Amino acid sequence: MAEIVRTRFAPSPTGYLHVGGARTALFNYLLARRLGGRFILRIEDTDQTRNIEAADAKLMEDLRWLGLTWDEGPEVEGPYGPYHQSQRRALYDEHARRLLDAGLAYYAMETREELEALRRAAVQRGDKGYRYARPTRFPSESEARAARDAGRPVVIRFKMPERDFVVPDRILGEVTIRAAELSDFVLMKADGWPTYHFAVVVDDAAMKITHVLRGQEHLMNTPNHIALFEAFGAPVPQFAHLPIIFNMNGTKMSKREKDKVVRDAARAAGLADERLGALAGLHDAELVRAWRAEQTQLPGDALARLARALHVTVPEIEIHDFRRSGYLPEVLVNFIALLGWNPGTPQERFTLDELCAAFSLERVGKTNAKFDREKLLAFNTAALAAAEPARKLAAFRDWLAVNERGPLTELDDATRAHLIELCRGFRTFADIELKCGALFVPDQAIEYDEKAVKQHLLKGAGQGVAVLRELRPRLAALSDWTAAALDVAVRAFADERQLGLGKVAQPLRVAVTGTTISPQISDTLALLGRERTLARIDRALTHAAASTREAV
RNA sequence: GCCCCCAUCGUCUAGAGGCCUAGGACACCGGCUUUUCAAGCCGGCGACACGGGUUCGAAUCCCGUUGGGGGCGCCA
Repeated sequence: MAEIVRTRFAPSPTGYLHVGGARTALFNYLLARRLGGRFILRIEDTDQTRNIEAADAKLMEDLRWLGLTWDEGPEVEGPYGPYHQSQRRALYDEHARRLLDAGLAYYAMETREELEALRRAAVQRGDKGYRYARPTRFPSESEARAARDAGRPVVIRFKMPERDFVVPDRILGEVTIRAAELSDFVLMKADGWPTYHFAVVVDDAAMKITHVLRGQEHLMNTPNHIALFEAFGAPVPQFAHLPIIFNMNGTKMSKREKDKVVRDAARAAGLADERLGALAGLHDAELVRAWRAEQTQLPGDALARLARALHVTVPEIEIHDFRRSGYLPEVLVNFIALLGWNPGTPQERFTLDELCAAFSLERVGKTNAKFDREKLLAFNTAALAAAEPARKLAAFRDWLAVNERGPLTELDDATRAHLIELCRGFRTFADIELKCGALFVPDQAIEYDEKAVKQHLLKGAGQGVAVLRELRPRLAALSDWTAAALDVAVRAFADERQLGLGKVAQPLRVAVTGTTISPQISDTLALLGRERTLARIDRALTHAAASTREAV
């Protein structure tokens, strides 16, 4: 009678889903799927000061985008709901009462200042590592009530058994934590909410969680949790502490980093707060000032606007960032799975289903990993190259939907699919906009990259300009404006003039897009249409003439 | 400071005493292809942190050093 495996992902709603969180969620999901168990989502919203509006919805959207669907949780009824801890308070109260009555917990009413003084005194005494010392006498119910009425902060602490604890970890092996490292931790905060340690264990026990996979930063908490499971007479789940994911430079992948990059750029640009606020679309001058002083973070959309204005790329930290940058969810899943886990075979490309079939805790490593965006990009490129057209179209549509309006926003599906084909070899969906965006913008809106103009139009006594002048009437007279016909025409012209194709295609490209980046020239012109092509050539010739005059 | 975890190419990793002249992937470098940007193809560079043991034999086991990471909250 094998016990049914139940794993859970228990994020606190402080924003979008983070890469590290996604990895934890993924491994829990994979383990449940592999073992025929259930994957539970629980929202840990017990900190009244940290919860962010609608963050749980964002978290869920990101999980769903990745394909990590839960069997029980918010929006998916299960037998142990509700799945927001804020809605389970009666359960915590009840458990606290039980521990109090059993003499396993007690009231404590030190203020923060008193606690701090105790700590300082211990340090001065030369104690190694201060721990809260259990009082010799515990306050009674009435004393606790009186203290609370008098405005003192009253908490409930757990009487931590005074013994060594061995954490049997499925990844790390047996880790022993000495009694001296442990202390009577807080169960219920003065505001009446449970602490993380308490709520986690109450819920894991209530929800019959069998395997707890979480980040290694939780390892030292585990004795507390084991002691609580034991106090409740509940079975202790299996633990597996996952290595941590870092940035390439070894720093933590923190949301703050996004602000840092943009802030540095803002400083380098030397812009005033007022101007920064305008660029970010913010009216709150105080917010901008605080942000510049590294005292706060900017809302995501404001940060994105500012980054765009300053021409910097905000590093992707949260799953949503990667979505906006044009990555495929299945690629993210594949890549993240390989951060800490490997199949033991040379296979590197996995679908979610394949991961479900191959996953095992035995093959999870112990060493921290750095998140290499270059490798992720390579994975995305390969996946895109191999994906079915329908898949690419759907993903492209999703990318357009999560980004601000751009030149490609309004296109119909047929055109979108066409662009995807023309851009074969692209790395992210953002590349399609980079490469084709100029073709869907008013003629007046295209800006010339002066380096490109010089290189391909003006250089060699205006060789490029000459090509354009000669080519223009031919294009105007072309009977058939299709990619095939244009290809023939352009090649014929190049042949005739004994020019390499590049000498013809590049001037055209610059004339028509302002840059050297676009699809193959015949496709580019076909997409643009005869009229706009000719109009843009004229506009470019005018621009080139002006540039030449300036240079003189 | 105290406690805990970890240690193979720049990065992710394979490796559970002889199969290792240490394998793969990404990056990098060189070349090919080329109508730009990408993509693609071929080749190359590149690691067992250090010091002691154990053993006929050590990347693999033990100890120490060093380095990296995490924890020491009424945050989660």
